[in-house]
Amino acid sequence: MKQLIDISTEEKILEAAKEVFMKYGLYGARMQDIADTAKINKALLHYYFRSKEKLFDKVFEGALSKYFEVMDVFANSTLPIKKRLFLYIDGIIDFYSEYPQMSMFLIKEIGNNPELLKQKIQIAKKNKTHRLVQVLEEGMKSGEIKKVDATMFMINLQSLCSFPFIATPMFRHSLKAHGKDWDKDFSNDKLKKSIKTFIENSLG
Amino acid sequence: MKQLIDISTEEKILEAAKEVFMKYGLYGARMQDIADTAKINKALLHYYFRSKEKLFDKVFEGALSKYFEVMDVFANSTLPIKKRLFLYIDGIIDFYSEYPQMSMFLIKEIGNNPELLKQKIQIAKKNKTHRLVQVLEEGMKSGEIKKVDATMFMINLQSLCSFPFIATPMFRHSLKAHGKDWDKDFSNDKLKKSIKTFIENSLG
DNA sequence: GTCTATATGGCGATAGAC
DNA sequence: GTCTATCGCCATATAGAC
Repeated sequence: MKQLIDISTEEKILEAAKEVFMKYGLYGARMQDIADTAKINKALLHYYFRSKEKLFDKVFEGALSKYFEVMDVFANSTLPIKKRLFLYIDGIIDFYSEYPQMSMFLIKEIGNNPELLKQKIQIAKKNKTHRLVQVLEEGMKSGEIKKVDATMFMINLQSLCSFPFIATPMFRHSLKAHGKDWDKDFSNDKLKKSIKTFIENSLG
Repeated sequence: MKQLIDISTEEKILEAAKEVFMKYGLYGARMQDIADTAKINKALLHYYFRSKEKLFDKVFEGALSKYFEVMDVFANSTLPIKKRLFLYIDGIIDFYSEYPQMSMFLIKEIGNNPELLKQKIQIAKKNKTHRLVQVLEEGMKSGEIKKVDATMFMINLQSLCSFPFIATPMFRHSLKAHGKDWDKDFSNDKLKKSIKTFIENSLG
């Protein structure tokens, strides 16, 4: 089937938009910047995607859907809870490794416009996420894991997984100033391991 | 000594600016919003602080200096390491409570323009910070604490302290969607406690 | 010092030639 | 489909009255 619109240009725009929106957020991003990155004219952005918001929507929906995919592991009730948590750690660290700015992106957009996000989550149709807290509470009731504050555990876990990727430039700079080298001292495997140790220590 | 400029109004502005900048960031914040919050006219902002950026700088420098103040505890070698860590946790959580977007801002600034930040750090004149890793390594050598990967411990610690404040809107939204209430389930004290448990588990 | 009114500039969006 | 030129809005910033 012949496309009505040239895919190559459209995808160039989407790629550029992803890059710029990820870096600056919806309001911080500039259409001119996106156009420059895609090496096309600013007017073309409006030709392909009516408005800045519609362009943003396209980028955001794709990202959100991938994000939720990783979280689906919690819905798999045939696996023991700790196993699910470990799989989640592996998945989410790999995910952030590929999309380091994703949590920054999510945070910023939710902060700016919660209603907008709710809509988009409905679109992604995968809001079985964050079963995490629910799953933990069930596991504690049945005695499968140690009793802890489930919400606080979730917060700590998200912190440990997300922040290193958000803050990479800061850590890199800070370590360098003290004679250390981020690229040598940090690895995904080390991070996974340390978070799994945290889980073991917390949930027994 | 008589002030040339009315302190009360200036401080009202700074207080309002802090609130708005921390909520929306440099670019998201609106001068009108700051003026409304301070219950003064928009033009007065420019009378007291030439421009939006200069106003932002004032807020930021104040924050930065407080931030380094908290980190000074690591330099106090008369205290046991774990005691220093616990004091740091208390201080830094209280700090983030006042400046929730501080780490977000630091990350962005360092990412975009390391030189600018170095300048500001020089201004704050307290870059004895991040002794943390060094102190840990000394403590491990002397046997005061358990042997761990000091860099990774630092990363985990910073993650646990910083992320909850950066991501508050996301957590609030996410919990609400599952029948929970962030404002009830989260407290600074709970966070402090859970991080101290993490330290105990990690360093023995 | 504080206000109203206005200038200035940047950005999203559109019109229209090719 | 792609470009240049331009419109209209809104936010920062300034002028000037009081």
